[in-house]
Amino acid sequence: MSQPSTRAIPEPTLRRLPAYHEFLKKLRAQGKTLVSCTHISEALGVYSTQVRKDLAVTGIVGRPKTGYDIVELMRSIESFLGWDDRRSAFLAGVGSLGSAILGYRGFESHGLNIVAGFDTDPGIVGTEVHGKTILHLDRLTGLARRMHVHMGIITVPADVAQDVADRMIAGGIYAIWNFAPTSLRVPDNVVVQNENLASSLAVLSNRIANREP
Amino acid sequence: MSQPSTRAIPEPTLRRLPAYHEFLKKLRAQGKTLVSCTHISEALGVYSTQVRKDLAVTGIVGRPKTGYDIVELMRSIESFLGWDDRRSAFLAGVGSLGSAILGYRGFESHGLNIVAGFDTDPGIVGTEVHGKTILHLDRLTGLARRMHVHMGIITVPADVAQDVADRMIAGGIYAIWNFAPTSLRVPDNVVVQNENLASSLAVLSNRIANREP
DNA sequence: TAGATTGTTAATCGATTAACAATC
DNA sequence: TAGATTGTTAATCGATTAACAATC
Repeated sequence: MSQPSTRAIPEPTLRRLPAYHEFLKKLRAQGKTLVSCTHISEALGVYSTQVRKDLAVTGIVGRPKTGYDIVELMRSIESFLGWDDRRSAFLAGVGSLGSAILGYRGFESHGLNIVAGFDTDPGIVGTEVHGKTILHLDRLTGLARRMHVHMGIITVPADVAQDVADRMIAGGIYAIWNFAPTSLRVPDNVVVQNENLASSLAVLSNRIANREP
Repeated sequence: MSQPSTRAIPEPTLRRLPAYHEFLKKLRAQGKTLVSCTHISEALGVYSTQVRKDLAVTGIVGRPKTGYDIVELMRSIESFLGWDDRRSAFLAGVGSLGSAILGYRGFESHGLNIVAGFDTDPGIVGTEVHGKTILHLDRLTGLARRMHVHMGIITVPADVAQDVADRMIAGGIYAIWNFAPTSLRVPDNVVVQNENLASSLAVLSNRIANREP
């Protein structure tokens, strides 16, 4: 096709692609060079037809009877998920969770570059956490605009999350990764990804209650 | 009906209930006593019919024209999600993310009691982190069995996550909250909730690419 | 009563699963 | 060639959305 597809990629597919990539990394470390959907299917508990459809969105083409080239498939996933790019992000709220995220090296290989942390605590502002400079929250809006940062990570308590989101949006940030347990009001052109641990815990607890013993 | 319903609660419903609860907390703080589904619907961006169905699973009954009593509804959600109970859990991997989770006070009100942390680093073993004792990983299996702990939280690097999961299961743990970016092989009677930040980032990045400017 | 809201049933939509044709 | 595997189309399933009846 000559024009870019407008059909949205299903969210479950997007969530599975990194898991496939992780599995492929293991296979590659074992010296394997080829993989079939059946193989991935058995390892991750996803129907092989589903795996095939998921992989297809990345543009990879497999070979009947042999499967996919592992390195080629990994590159295809990386490029599709934008792991080759560098997206700059600001993080607000350098508490224990914020510090953990600042220090997580895994994001670097996923195209995410957290360039600075922001907080209001005078004991933290001006220091470095995991090599990242911590600045006062009052500087977030201006710096986001000046540095063309478009992604924000919110790790502040729930009661100040909306204020932080407003400051981010005022600075031109249009993608927010929200770890505060509260929903944010944002304009239509701003995308928010909520990371709610209470929700995940609710799912796990319910599965415990309904599990076969 | 006289026997307990066997129909599983939809996962999206379970994920939304804590968000409703959070919103109700705000309303209560404002001195409100009643709430309608329309009100919740507008605040959280969920269709009011959906809200009504979600709330119904908790057993709450509303009153036409008036809506739901906020305090009663909060209690209904809390009781349905098991937030009145006390589930003991062990956490393995006291790095930055593990420490953050050990220190997160929000879990206490959600029925989760992390009783101890485990690690192999001699510099951490024997200390306390956020008031929780850190023990050597070798003691996890035995203590889980002796203390009847059935939930485990994995915050170790991907390459040792499977080993930690095996130790947990050997100790009688049958619910695992996995923060390591790898999928775990577990027996059928063990439930696993994967918390994969790379997956969430993939969804957010894709939404950025497809967003209306 | 009239009207707002709940609760429920039906229709729609989208993802998963199954069936099968194409291909190396 | 035969058979394993991909790629695609059709069927199923489950959640969301819409329609509407019940009720205070």
